Amino acid sequence: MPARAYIIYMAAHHHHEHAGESLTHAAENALVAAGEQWTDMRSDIFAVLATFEKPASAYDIADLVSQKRGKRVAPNSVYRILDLFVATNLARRVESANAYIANSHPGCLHDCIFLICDSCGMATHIDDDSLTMHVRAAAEHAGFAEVRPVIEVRGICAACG
Amino acid sequence: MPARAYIIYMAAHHHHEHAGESLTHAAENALVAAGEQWTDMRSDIFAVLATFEKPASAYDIADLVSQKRGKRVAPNSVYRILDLFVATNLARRVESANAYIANSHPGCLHDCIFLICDSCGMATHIDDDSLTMHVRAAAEHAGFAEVRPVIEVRGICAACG
DNA sequence: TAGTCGATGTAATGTTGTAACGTTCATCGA
DNA sequence: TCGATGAACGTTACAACATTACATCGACTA
Repeated sequence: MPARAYIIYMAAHHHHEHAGESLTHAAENALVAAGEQWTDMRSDIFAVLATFEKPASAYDIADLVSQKRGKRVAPNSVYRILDLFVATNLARRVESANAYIANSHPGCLHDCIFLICDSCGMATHIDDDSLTMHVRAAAEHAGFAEVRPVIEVRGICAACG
Repeated sequence: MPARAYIIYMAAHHHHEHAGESLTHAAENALVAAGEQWTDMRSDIFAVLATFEKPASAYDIADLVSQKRGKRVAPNSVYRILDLFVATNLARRVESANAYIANSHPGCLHDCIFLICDSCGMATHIDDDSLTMHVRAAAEHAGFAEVRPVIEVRGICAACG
């Protein structure tokens, strides 16, 4: 296997890249499949999260959901549900931005690599299982268990550059 | 070049792994070499940072430096200097912990991979230039410039596992 | 000696995240 | 029917992390 094998920027299999309505349904299915309930609150929070182009902070989401419902929703509640989303792979936390982003293909597990633009804040993601497996392997080699890679790249995106 | 080439856990070259006194001197040299001043405040903050076993928050550092000086040092001042340290490679920010860690080999540039234990908070680091170069390459391929990888792994360390 | 520059101080405020506890509501067995 | 249970959500308060704006001080210098 040649070194070039590492220059694979997308996993070989196909994703359903959901958006809008379709994404919300995919999320609902995934959450129910995980044995959790799809409540109005969860639906609203996911919908708001999914409309963001950029990683959204829990407070951003709380504000919009509050508007949408005409009633204050505390950050607290948003965090609870975001944690659930992250645990069930409906959303990801972007550590270097203290923010969250909807997973556009829930049900499909990857260690994502996020690219975040320091200028416009936009985030895109790459799947390169080969690369992330090596990160996992390195961590396990060092004696770590229950490994959860956080791989993000800050920089200036093509549009801003 | 076989795929196994990626299973390299340490860079081939040798680091001077500084500690204590020696590390502080190395830091001073590096900072001066970068055209910055090595002031008392910077010295104190670096010294405190270097004594931490785990990534330290700016507030942790502010508290200890305040004690050491017998006079309150505001987080503000600490952040300023930490930013300088990060910019000059004397320290690193651990994004997933909102904390900082002294670079044990300043002057030597790497994209570090941090392993952080979710149980005890300890952080160790790995240098795998081959791996990080591929992360950089992937980001650049996606049109990103001024790329700054953030590669961290959360998990349970050998001691806690 | 006034100007300015880098470093630090001070105060206030903004942002992100958690803890503790209360309420509502559906379900379920006695 | 009644009370117990448990999940989801609400409310309040607070802790932790980070930034902004402006003031002060000392060194250097035009």
